[in-house]
Amino acid sequence: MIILSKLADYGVIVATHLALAPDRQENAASVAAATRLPMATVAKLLKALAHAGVVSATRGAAGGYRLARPAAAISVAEVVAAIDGDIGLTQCSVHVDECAHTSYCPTRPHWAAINRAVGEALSAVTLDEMISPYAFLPAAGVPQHPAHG
Amino acid sequence: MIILSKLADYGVIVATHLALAPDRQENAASVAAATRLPMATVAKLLKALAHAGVVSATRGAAGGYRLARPAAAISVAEVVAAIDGDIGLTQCSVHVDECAHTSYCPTRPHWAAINRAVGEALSAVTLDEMISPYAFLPAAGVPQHPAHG
DNA sequence: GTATTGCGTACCAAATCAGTACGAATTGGG
DNA sequence: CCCAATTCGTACTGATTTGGTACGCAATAC
Repeated sequence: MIILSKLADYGVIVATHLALAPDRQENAASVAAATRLPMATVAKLLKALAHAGVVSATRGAAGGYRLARPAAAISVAEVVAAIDGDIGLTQCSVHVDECAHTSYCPTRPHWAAINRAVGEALSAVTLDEMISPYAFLPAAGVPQHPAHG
Repeated sequence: MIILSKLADYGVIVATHLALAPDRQENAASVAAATRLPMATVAKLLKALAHAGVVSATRGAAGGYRLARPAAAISVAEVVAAIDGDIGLTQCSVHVDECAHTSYCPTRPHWAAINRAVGEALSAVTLDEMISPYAFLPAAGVPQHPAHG
């Protein structure tokens, strides 16, 4: 079970790359080259990030992208939400109305709590921390055996 | 962004239903009727759950399924993993080898930590708690406005 | 022995996702 | 004022995944 889509994963990589040099204007081609990702895909990602206000874009010749805010003020959850949409565990978490089972399903309220915990795990990490070597501990310890996540 | 697949969601519903009467043998058709889910899909889910050891199956006439363990000893994470496979945020979290970007990607170690936090959020809730009205609080407060999960 | 039920695999359709392409809008320089 | 560079926005396509179904095999009760 993969929680994040590839695009969301790429999006974090792109955003993290921009966080390395927050003041420099960088166009999509440059980011694509640096991250080894397809140019067209990076352009698409940056557009989505710009739409969400995570990065700011400058048009025209010599234009490019940069972070809209300091890296420490942008969470991973924000980047993911910019690309994949709202974070939610189940269909019902995002669109309550569309669930026809609500009346006889006793689990709904509990999903909301789990959902929140997951969201907080993602919100607890900022881009600033993603570029640092080993500096944060959201809820658990530092990973010691990466083989078994 | 929907974290859980529909099947995983259904799986939890099915498992929760069985948790309501742990001692009663119940066949797939009965579970499907009670949960309002397609019969064939429920059969598939129960099979997967049985394979993972979450429920135990009795074959033959008058056969059926029941929980393999007390509801309090089965976590939501287990049920989800039985259906969707290992829990992991990114491709790299599950299959480290397949990621060709590892060398120049500084974010990998951090994913493992976020990944673990998410896994713990799901592991912290048992089926026992899913059928109770409002008894647990994993990390945040009781949901008061379900519209915004 | 037969009917019932789960087991396992394979299969199909639909939805979603990843990636691409093209035209419109905007800015800087000649 | 015109042209080149670059982002913006939409639409499109191919591939992958997911949701759901069907069918034959194995096991158990009567």
